[in-house]
Amino acid sequence: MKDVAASAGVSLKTVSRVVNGESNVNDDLRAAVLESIAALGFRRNASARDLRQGRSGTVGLLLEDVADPFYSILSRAVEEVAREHGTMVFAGSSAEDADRERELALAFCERRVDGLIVVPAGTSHSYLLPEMRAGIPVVFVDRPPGDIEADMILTDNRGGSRRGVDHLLSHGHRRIGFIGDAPEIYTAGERLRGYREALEAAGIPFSEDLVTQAPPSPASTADALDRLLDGPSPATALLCGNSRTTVSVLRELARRSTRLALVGFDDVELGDLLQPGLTVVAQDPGAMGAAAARLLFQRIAGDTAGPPQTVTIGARLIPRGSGELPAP
Amino acid sequence: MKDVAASAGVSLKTVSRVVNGESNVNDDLRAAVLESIAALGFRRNASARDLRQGRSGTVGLLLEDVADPFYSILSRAVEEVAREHGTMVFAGSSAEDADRERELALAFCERRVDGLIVVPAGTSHSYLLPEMRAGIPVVFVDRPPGDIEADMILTDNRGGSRRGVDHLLSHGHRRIGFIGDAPEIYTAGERLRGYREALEAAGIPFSEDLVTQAPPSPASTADALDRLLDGPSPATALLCGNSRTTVSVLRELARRSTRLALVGFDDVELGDLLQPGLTVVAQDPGAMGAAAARLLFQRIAGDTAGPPQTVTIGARLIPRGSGELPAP
DNA sequence: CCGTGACATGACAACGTTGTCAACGACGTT
DNA sequence: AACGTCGTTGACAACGTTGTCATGTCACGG
Repeated sequence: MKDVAASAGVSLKTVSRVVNGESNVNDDLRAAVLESIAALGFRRNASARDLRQGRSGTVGLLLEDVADPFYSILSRAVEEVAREHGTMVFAGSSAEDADRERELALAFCERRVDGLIVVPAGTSHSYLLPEMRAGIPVVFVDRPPGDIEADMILTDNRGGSRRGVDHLLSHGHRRIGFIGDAPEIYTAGERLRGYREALEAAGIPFSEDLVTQAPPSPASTADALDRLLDGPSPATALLCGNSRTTVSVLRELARRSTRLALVGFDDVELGDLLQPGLTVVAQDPGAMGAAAARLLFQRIAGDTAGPPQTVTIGARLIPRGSGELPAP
Repeated sequence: MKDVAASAGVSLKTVSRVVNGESNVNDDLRAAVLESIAALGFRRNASARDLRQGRSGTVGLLLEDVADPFYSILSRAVEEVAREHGTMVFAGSSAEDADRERELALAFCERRVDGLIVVPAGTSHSYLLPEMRAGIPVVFVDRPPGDIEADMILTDNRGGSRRGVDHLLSHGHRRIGFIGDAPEIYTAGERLRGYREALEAAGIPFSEDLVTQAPPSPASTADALDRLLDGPSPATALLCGNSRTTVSVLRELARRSTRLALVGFDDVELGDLLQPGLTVVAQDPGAMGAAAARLLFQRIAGDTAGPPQTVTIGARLIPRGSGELPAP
């Protein structure tokens, strides 16, 4: 920039004004400056600008895994909203590891992001309190933070689960299984609760025998299916608590050539092409990302008056066949 | 940091030394500084550090779409390699729009990324020349850049395509169709070339009637299928040039309840669960991302001596059923 | 006792930008 | 003619960090 100023024969400040598109600059000077900029290939140094202004035009996005379709759609939605605000996005994967989450979040803060969107992996987030007090807004998505109060965007997991079970009930099923993720995961707990509520509302007693809660893996899913299907009164229908489990179940059912009414939580690509089509309770990751980003930018813009907000986004049932298999 | 220095009763420079883990600091002072840091919730300002040091510990990753599974897996691989180098990743989606690509790339440069990984959307990349000369290494992935020479990581599209066609040939097919993306897209051209080579090697004349090149959409795919199947001597097998087309074809075939030997380019989640399983030529986006990142960091580390490198990554055939349907 | 080297510490400038303020000239008003 | 106003321009400091260099202290060997 110094070089541009010298080459155009003006002061640093005038170059700065031109670069920032301020209006009160003589047209001839502006032209000269623009010419020098082009000739020298000048590009403003954002670090210096950030340092001077105390904000970076940057937000941090902390996900479980950038490569997971759910999060990558969420991520794209955040990117689009950020773009509207002239902001770039740092994305990082916590890999469901609390230490790594913390490390990444603090690295983002060190980079002076203007705000943070976090899908919590760990169970404690008080480490973010100093940053939040220092004025970095944080919005949590998909799960509530561990031990602090903050804005969050959640799916209506319980309602979605209820809708899935109701669907199965309406096709005559009475013995409906549930295979969900480990109970310490918030969404897993909520979905189990919804399952339970739907059964109770229908006057069907809840039975531990029909429920499995474990981190999804092909082996644990196979075990769970054994328990559900091999007893004296086997389940006739199943609600899967997440898409990884759903996929494992589909593989396992194909292997056994067993048929079972099935509703999955979370949509899965190509679900419509399976035989039968896969009925799911679909979250809306795009809407979640957009909502999170919008709330974040609202906070960044200075709307920090109110108490933490919670936005709940609906989960809708998409019937495609597998949930409509009638009870025997 | 000034506050920390004051609180610990030492100079700025000593705090800086402690923060950077330099060894020549008295243990008592170090302890005092660390205590003050914890008490004040101090976090180093990366903008100032970047400004001073002239590098940012940051790389830019420019994709077509962060939400596309292919790119999101690539993205995650880049993230992992970057992590090993203590580097954060800016990711942005060009949405297959040259202007947006350019805008994002220059924004990354303004942020003084240490390097850039680009999946080209536009056809001209000379706008990056000044930046590259200024010392920002750039690695292109998936497609070659428009009008400059640079490092790149490519899939062996031609070989993959040939392998797919050979597979169909080996099951007795002689009339094999090809539906690919618009011809101006590099990968589409290469895949068509591979298709053609495989046919020629088998002594089968190439026929325009069996080939469609158009941006993938359900409608254009349906048209293409009409052309392939409704003539006097219909195709008995099909190679799809990309996964969007493959999915459209599957939907369309399901609708028509037509059977057709099918090989898709690019793997698709749940391909194994379809009836029959989907045979594909699979790229390895993880390997591509990792290779790109590794090459980039090699360049960043100063290895800029040699000429631009091109790394080609194989595409392997995964037979699952749909490609093994015999010719009638 | 002095010179030498090793080590710890701090003063200061510099990185590139922008906010603040003052200087300047042109113009209109009294 | 004197004064005030407005718009343009530039000098300068400041943002928070780190590299350079100088200073201070101590131990050791001659």
